Amino acid sequence: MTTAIWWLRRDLRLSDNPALHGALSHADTVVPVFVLDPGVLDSRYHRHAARRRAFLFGGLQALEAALRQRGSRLIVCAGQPLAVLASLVQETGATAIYAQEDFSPYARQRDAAVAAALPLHLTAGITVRHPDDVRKASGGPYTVFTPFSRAWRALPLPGASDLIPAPEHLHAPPGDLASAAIPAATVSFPFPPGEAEAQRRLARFADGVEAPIFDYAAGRNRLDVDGTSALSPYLRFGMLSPRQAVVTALSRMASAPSKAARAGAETWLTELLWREFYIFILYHFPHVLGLEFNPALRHIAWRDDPDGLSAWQEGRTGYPVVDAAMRQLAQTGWLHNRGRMIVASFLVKDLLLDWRQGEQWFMEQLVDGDPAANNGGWQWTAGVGTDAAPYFRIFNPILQGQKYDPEGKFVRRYVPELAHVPDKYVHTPWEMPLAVQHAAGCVIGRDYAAPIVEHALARERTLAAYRQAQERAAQNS
DNA sequence: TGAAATGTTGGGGCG
DNA sequence: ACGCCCCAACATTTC
Repeated sequence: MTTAIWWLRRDLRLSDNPALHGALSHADTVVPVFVLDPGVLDSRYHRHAARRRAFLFGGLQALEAALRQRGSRLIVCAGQPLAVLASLVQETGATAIYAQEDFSPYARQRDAAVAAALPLHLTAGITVRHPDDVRKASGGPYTVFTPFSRAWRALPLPGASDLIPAPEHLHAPPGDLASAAIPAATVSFPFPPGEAEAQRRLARFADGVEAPIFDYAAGRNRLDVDGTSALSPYLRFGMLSPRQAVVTALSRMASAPSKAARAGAETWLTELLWREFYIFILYHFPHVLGLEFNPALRHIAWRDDPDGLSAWQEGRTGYPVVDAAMRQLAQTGWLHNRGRMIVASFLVKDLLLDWRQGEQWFMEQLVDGDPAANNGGWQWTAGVGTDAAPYFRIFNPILQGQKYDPEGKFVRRYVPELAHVPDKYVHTPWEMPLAVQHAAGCVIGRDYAAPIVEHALARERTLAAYRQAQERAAQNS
């Protein structure tokens, strides 16, 4: 009889799970363990993230149920991972610990400490490839997305036969092994946690000839249409295998009924690769968590404006598409990617507030909040990161609304004050003549905020601030 | 995975 | 008929 510990972290699934598979290959009895680690749960990023914690705890409950169906159970322990695992190894006589390798700075430090004392085996799974396996000819890591994705796709691609099926039966861990209760998940949101739900969503998105994945190239940009996969929370906690997602994208590219449909599936693959890209960037450049990747833009004169920050957070900037997106985020813990770009651009380029304030707020609000992707996205928008949007690429919140929510359907859903505003004014309500404001029951300044900044002026202000930061950096070098 | 400013072109009104 | 101007539409450059 041999025993191995399967240490779950960001792989709350049974299907296509290399860590579970490793443990099963090593031993006949596998002890599934989740550690409630104060180093994670009470960290700056996760302390206030009530919705994400609830999603995690719900995911643990779903996994516990799935394990019980297969004759096993989940052992939950609170404490420092090294101490918890050391005593579990002693109690169970386990000869190995298997876990999915995680590339964030905290995780690497934690795992190094565990590996120094215990037989820890790290497996693939959080990404399809290892960060060290996609390198330039010179040996260095890619810092520009397009050549990165080209190199990624030139390597041998995974296929359906590479996916590891979920085990049908598992030996139960020792009966006397104590488990803490999974903390109650009391927050409600539109993302039912668990692997089964992730599989349903993947099927909804990608199965069939008329699947949304085939319209994804255009559909993903529309705020008023459910054109995205809405799988990010599931990928965040490994309730869905990234490899299964990539295999699905590749197979839909092959089976697409038209050229446009193929482009849709390929665009989704590209989004999955952005995820890998930013995880790799954080692995190679962990300092991006606090610092701009671009040294020339580390000293922008950000404004200090707590009222502006609150207006942004609460969705009262006076720009309908910004406010709708911020309210969607606050209500649901999720935001369309187009919406993320619009509100991020507004915070950084219209309010000239430090992108780190937005990064922090997103981490508190997002069910899918992940340090790598979130930091990468914010640095991209701020124009300070790897392969970033040039700093002068500034979104116009009016045009973005008109382009991606032409009838104002999305805006009206989350900003009910604008429900009866004519389409013509739905993205520029301050332009309504007073009589129209009254007819619409939306008087600017009374029922809905006047714009807190004028976009054209804000744009000039930001261009000047960035130019100045760059010039100063050039002088100092 | 921008938008604004500036430049170019060509149709049509008009003297 | 012809040149001139206006300006919309599109292209290119700039931020």
